[in-house]
This record gives sequence, structure tokens and C-alpha cells, in this order.
Amino acid sequence: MIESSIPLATMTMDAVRDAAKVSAVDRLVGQIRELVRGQNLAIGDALPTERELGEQFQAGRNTVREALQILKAYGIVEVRPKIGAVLSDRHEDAVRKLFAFQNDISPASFLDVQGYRKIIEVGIGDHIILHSAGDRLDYLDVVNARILDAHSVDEAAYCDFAFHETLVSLTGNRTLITNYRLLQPVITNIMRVGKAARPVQIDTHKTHSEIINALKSRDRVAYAYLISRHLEYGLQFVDSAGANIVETS
Amino acid sequence: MIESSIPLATMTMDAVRDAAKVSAVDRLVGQIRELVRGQNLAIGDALPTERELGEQFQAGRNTVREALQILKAYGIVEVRPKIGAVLSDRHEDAVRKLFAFQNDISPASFLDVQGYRKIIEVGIGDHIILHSAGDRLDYLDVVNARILDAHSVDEAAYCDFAFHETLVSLTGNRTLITNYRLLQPVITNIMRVGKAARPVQIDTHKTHSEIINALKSRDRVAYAYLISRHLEYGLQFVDSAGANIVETS
DNA sequence: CATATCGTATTTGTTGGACCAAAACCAGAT
DNA sequence: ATCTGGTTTTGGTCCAACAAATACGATATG
Repeated sequence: MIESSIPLATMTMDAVRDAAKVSAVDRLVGQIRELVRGQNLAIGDALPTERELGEQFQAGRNTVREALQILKAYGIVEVRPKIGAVLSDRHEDAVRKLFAFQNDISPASFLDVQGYRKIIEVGIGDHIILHSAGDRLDYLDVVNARILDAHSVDEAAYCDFAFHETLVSLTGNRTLITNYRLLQPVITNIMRVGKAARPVQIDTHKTHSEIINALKSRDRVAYAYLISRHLEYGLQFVDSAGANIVETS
Repeated sequence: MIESSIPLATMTMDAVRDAAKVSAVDRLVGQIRELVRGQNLAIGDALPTERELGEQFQAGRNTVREALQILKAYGIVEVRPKIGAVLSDRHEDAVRKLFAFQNDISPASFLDVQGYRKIIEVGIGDHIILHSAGDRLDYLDVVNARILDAHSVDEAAYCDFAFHETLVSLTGNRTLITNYRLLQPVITNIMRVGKAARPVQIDTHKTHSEIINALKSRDRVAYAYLISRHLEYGLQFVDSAGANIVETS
């Protein structure tokens, strides 16, 4: 079992705090966000130039640049030479990256992540069986088939994750999917390590098929058993300690 | 039920991409991170001054500042006037804030978040009943009692969230707790709106007590029923559309 | 007229410096 | 030892300058 020396509540009563004076760049971040929201701009559209923003909001160009760096880190804008800052849809990527950052600092053990997946993926069984139409289950077959075409460990890991991601998405709950996707780098890495030992695409595909069949026959007990076993199975091939997540850029 | 027009897989095969040349500030972000990791520094410790960092890494002070803004947005450092950049443990807050940002852009409906909570909080029942010791359940009573002392809607919402957070933390799964906490601003806001209608601290406390009792008597069916009803109950008082999340700083 | 090629001007990327205000620090007085 | 004052350091902000990249328009060519 997972060790339970976890602080039960870390949230501090810090509701009324940072109402203090804001720095110029914080103000600019807000103003630029308002600007973006005010004009309703599409994704590729460009903001005014740095100098124009500085003039418009009474700030120096360096201050504007610092604000843009923050917006960039948030995935709100992407800034390209000569074009300037353009609206970006990389926000989810930014969240994912920042989240992975966290695992870089204090790496959750693989066991913990697999424990999370077990709670989630087992728990959604009832939900899927009760609410998901048949054609959506058929889509699982499509996704599952892709793993047979994988020609590298990375591709196989990608396909494996795609299957489980699709499984979670069958609940139709956006919040759950978003949260699950946050773990993409960590989970994919687990899969990579697991598959690096020896190629198991065929086994994985077969196990996934059994899981799909359990869902199709609305057999919740079989589903819980199969998905649970499936998630535990991979664990024996990974070192519970090592294998850090590499971060990009 | 929740609408299901969700893209089933948004992940793009973008593994080998940003290997391109990095800007000076990106390089600095990496160098400063290495510096932090190299010297193993504690949380409150200070980094070199901006001017020193610039000299050490052959960069202008403005470039250093832009890098520090990014680190600050990531919650890695906190910059205090005259002291400089000090190591911070606000990383989780940064993730939470960025995540809330997302809900600000494309607000998940309250129904969706409550659906997520139902999946999670109902699903963890078995886990808690199987693995949680009695004294940990007693702690739920302590947290639950606090809601009776709440003197404002904000405080009541805070205590309500603390109860559910503690509930989730009883699974002992760090990943799950971290993910659940990400939704803190959204969930707290739901609670605020729900309680604004009329004060219901006593009712909430009583319902929570019943849930605790179900756990203590290891009655998983009762728990599932009670938590499910509890989560549905609040929904009738909130407008499924409105109530944006306010962001701070 | 349509298209390709090239220059130029604009914009971001980066650096150095300047000034201000606030905070830490230090020396001296009590 | 403690308070008090000034001094120094440091981040916060802005400006000016140059380099690099590139969008845009002018020109040449078919």
C-alpha cells in the first residue's frame, strides 16, 4: 500500500492576502489580459507591439517584456520576432509542463501514480457502463488497434496512453480528463520504462481488448478486475525509485 | 448528464520539437535551476543578486530579470526587494493559479466540476474503508467541527472544502490529492455561491457527520449514497452558467 | 499581368546604464 | 545593550543602443 505520511490539510487561510500594492508588471499582466478579452481576438491574432503596449499603458518596454514573459509562461501568448505577441492556445501545455515540473522537484513515486490511475480508472467503470453509448466503445477498438503499428518504444507508450486517455474521456467529464491529461508526461514515462524491458505490444493490445469487451458486455466486475490487474501488471518492470521526468525548454 | 462533445484525444506527437536554439532567458532559466539544484539550498535561502547572476552567467540584468519572472511564475522563487530571489515553496500555488486561469478562459460548468467530484469522492469510498485507520477517521470530525465556528460565507466555504480535501487525503495518494487541490478555487467558489443563498452550516455539518459515520461503520453502500446525495444537493442553489472565478495578483 | 527576388524598415532579443525607493546594514550615541 | 541616524546595497523601472530576424514592399523578370 501507499505510505500515508501526508499532511492532511496544507491549505492556509490565506484568502485575503495579496491585495497589497501590485508591481507595474503585475498591473501590465492584468491590463494585457483585459485587452485580450476586450477585443475578442482569435487564436492566431497579434497583439500590439511591445512599444505600443508600453505607450498605451504608460510603461517601459522592459516592463512590457517582463509581463509578456509571464503571459508566455502561462501559455496565453507566444511571441515571435518581428510579429510580436500572438494569442496562443498552449495554455494546457503550460499547465502540464508546470505540473511535470512539480514531479521533477519532488518526484511522486511510480507506485503513487499507478495508485492514482487505479482509483480513477477502476472508479469510472460504473460511469462508463451506465452512460456510454456503444459507438463510443467501438472507438476504443480503433485507438487500441494503433498500438500494433507502433515501431518504437516511444510510439507504443504514446498509443498506450492514448488508449487509457480515451477510456477516461468516455466519462464525458471535462474536468476529469483535464486532470488525467496533466499526468501525461509521468504516465507516458512509466509506460516507456515498462515497455523498454521487452516489447509487449501484442500483450497490451490483447489485455486492452479484454477490457473493452468487459465494458461492451456491461460487466462491471470483470472490468474492475481486468483494469486493476492491468495496472498492477506493468509495475513489476519499473524501478519504483528512479527514472526522472525530463523537462523540455 | 454531462454533454460529451469532447475531443477524444488532443495529444499531438510533439515529442521531438523544441530542440531548437534557446533564447538567452531560456538558457538562464535552466542555469539558475541548475544552480539551485547544485547547491542544495533550503526553502528560504537567497540566490545571488541579479547583478551577480548576470555577471556569473554572462547576461544583462534585464535578461536575468526576465528569467526570474518566469521562475517566479513557476513558483520556484519569490523575489523580495533588497533581499533578492529566495527559494519558494509556492510551486503548488502556482500550478493551482495557472489551472484556475484555464477555468477563467473556458469555464467548466459547475455541473462538470460536481460530476468530477462525484466520480472521485464516491470512488474513493472503498479505498478509504479498506485502508484507513480509525484515528484518521476521527480527524474528519475535527475538521468537520470547524464549520460550526465559521462567521462568514467565505470561512464556511473554506471549512467545507477542507472537509472534502481531508476526505480525499484519506486515500493516502499524493497524486490524487494534488489533482483534487488544483480545483480548490473552483470548488470553493461553488460552495460560496451555494452558501450565499442562505446559511447552511448546521445542515452541512450534520450531513458530513453522517458521511463520517458511514465510513466508521465501514458501510460502503451508505457512504456512496450519502456522498452522492450530498454533492447533488448543493447544485440546486447554483446557477450552472455564471459565477466566474476571480483571480488574484 | 503574375511571379520571383531583393532591400529596407520595423520589431523583437539582448545588453548596459541610469535613477529611484525601500530595505538592510552599520556606526555612533545614549 | 539598545536605539538612532545615515549609508549602502538591491530590486523596480525606464531609456538608449545595437544585433538579428523577418514581414512587407519595391523592383526585376517571365
